[in-house]
Amino acid sequence: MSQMFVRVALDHPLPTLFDYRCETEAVPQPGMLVSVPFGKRMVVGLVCEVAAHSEVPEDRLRSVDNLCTACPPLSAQWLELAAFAADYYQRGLGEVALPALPQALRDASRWTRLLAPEERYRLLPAGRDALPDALPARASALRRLADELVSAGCLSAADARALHPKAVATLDAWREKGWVQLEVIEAAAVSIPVPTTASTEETEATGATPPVGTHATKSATTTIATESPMAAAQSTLDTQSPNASIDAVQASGALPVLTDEQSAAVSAIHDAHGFAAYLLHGVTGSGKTEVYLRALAALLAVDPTAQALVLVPEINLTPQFEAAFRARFAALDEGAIVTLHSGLAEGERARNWFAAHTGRARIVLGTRLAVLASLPRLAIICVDEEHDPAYKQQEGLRYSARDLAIWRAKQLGIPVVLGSATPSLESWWQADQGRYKRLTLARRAVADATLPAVKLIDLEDERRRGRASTEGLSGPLIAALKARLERGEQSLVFLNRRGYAPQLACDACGWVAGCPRCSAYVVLHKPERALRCHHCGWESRIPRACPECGNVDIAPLGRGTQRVEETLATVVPGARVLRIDADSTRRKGSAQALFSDVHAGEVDILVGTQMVAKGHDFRRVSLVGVLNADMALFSHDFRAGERLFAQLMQVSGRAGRAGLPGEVLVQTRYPRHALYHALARHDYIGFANATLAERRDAHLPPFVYQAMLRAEGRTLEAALAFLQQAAEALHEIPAAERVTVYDAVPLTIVKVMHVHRAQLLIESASRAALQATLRAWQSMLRTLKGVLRWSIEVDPLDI
DNA sequence: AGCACGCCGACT
DNA sequence: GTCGGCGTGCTC
Repeated sequence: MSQMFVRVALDHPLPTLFDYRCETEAVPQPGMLVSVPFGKRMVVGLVCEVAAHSEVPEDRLRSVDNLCTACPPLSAQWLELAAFAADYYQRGLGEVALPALPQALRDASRWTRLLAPEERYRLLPAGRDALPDALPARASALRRLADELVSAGCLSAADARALHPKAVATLDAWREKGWVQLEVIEAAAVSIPVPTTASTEETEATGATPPVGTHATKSATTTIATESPMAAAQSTLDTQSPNASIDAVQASGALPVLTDEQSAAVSAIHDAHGFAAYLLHGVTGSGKTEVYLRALAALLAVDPTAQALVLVPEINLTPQFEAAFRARFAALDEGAIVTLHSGLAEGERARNWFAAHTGRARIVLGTRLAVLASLPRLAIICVDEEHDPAYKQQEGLRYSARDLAIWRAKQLGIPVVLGSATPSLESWWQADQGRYKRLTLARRAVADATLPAVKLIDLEDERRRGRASTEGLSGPLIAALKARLERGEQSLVFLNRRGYAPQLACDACGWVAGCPRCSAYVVLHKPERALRCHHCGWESRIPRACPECGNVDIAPLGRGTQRVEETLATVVPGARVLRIDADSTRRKGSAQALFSDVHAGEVDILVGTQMVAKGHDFRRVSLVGVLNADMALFSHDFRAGERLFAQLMQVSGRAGRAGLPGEVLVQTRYPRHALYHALARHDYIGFANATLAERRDAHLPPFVYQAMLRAEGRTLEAALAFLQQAAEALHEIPAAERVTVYDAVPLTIVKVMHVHRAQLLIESASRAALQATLRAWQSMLRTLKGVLRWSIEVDPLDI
């Protein structure tokens, strides 16, 4: 047998592939994982090419240690996606591909376990009745096992073992009693669904579950079918009405009646042939989710193997989306809907990823990392709240999940739906250009829900009239809050987080408590009686006196959510105030529990930052108060206004969702600012058009493309000197003629953990010129010295 | 990124 | 005399 070589991508900053001899029993294929010796250690890599020859000298070549046959190879299309992302974001292929895989696959010692069938215990009705009373109170480990089983309904043998070493014996005993049953799932096998023979009409008439649950299993090495999912979908779609196919997949029960706008949007998406990007512009409460549900239903019903990817910006939003999708698609196989996000336990994440990779999962619901999931039968992508900055990864590979979603849709020739009440100006501009199709939902879907009245409270005017604010809460806002309390309605007080953290300061000498490791003020956390640095985590006790001048009268400065919470309790007597922010949710466990208190009506005033603005449908909230929005108006960051507008529109949408007349009060010192006027008129379009015109005049994105070079050095001077050299190196790159270079500047927080940081912005009207420049630049930068670390970010969001 | 090698300061 | 600091260089 002739010798075989594999070219392997490794999670390593060098962009090159590494060649290895392959003498394994199984035949290597591109897309397979291998474990290979690399330097002193063994690492997992991805086979990108299989060849009969290698250019690498014989004496430097080493041999593949192991080839992973438990996992079907990643498709050529997925490899293309990884290669595109690597190229576009200026990283090595392995740096993109390997971190996108579940941790279990990156550990070669766990591959054999992937092959083993997964054993799962499912709780039976008899067990649900008997278990709560069957255990002695002191058997706490068994108690946990039982609780887990009762709450989740089922438990894998591996998870059970983690809870209690003898769990499997216990579960087997419970099985004898008929409390649980054992299910064996061939996890590693690719399931190839059997094509449906029953017509859609028949399924509908009998109310039977569509035959999507019948799977034939094939051996693990079977290559995934790669023909376009649309090929199957299209042929059937042409011959039947969308509604007939929709009804086949979803659960029986009344569906909400679509508004005309929703119907038009669903039909437009349904009529897509091949790639099409839709910008679903819908005000909050206009029923965007319903459009996603219908669009998915239409595709999934028609093609029993098709997969859908639904992206949401935040983990907090996955539970409610999951609930909506599970309710609507109850007719699908259990396990057909999976979530993918960083909050999942490692085992579950691996299982869900695998379900997507093998095609068992039909709907994948996840945060930005899900955009890199392997989805061999992907037929539609929805990106909810597409404008949300959370879609941009802010460390490692700084990709935009929304942009990659669009690329994926184009690659596969499938529709992608971008939903938002306040689309990003990038997307809005694409729609203006006709590259995205605009679908508009201008009315709220609930018949009696109207848009809230937005009023501006002029803080300057209040001051001039001698009407005092109490700790930043103006008289009119307090009065409005009291009125809601009397009427038994809920209110929401929204704080724009930037610059809002409470600091500790000395009135006598002006000293402000700072972090010894970072160039940042530390934040006062009153309940813990601690000062904490939000950049490096440094903590200390609150000093009793000013360390500069010895003054004992040091006091909090600025208004954090904690202080607003305290103040509200005193100025609105009798109100039950709940604060929701990163701190309170961390301590109380999950945000979910806090939100359910609000839904249950146990809260009168909700105080919070971003977190409260997103997605949650608080039906009894009729007043939204906005504090301290102004600072974004004059930010150095040209996107600050866009972000503020989106945030305020979103938080305004929390008011008056279920028939109560909603009111939004914005405290501002600039009541005549155009942004607030657009907000008061609920005029996204006016705001977008005006802001786009400004961006065009100022040569800002989306009219130019940008990239940022960041450097970290032991001193600021070293970082700046590196960037200076980098800027000079650009002169030697021909493509850089069409690139503008800005001055190197220190970052706002110059120093983090004793490391000094600076950045250099470059931009071009030509994306191709920018990309060519970056490619050439990279190799020149690698030869420069004197800096701890540097990195390039393409399409940076924060300037 | 890891992990070596390699050359100069304060310590049992 | 060494232990250990992080600069430099390599990994098929």
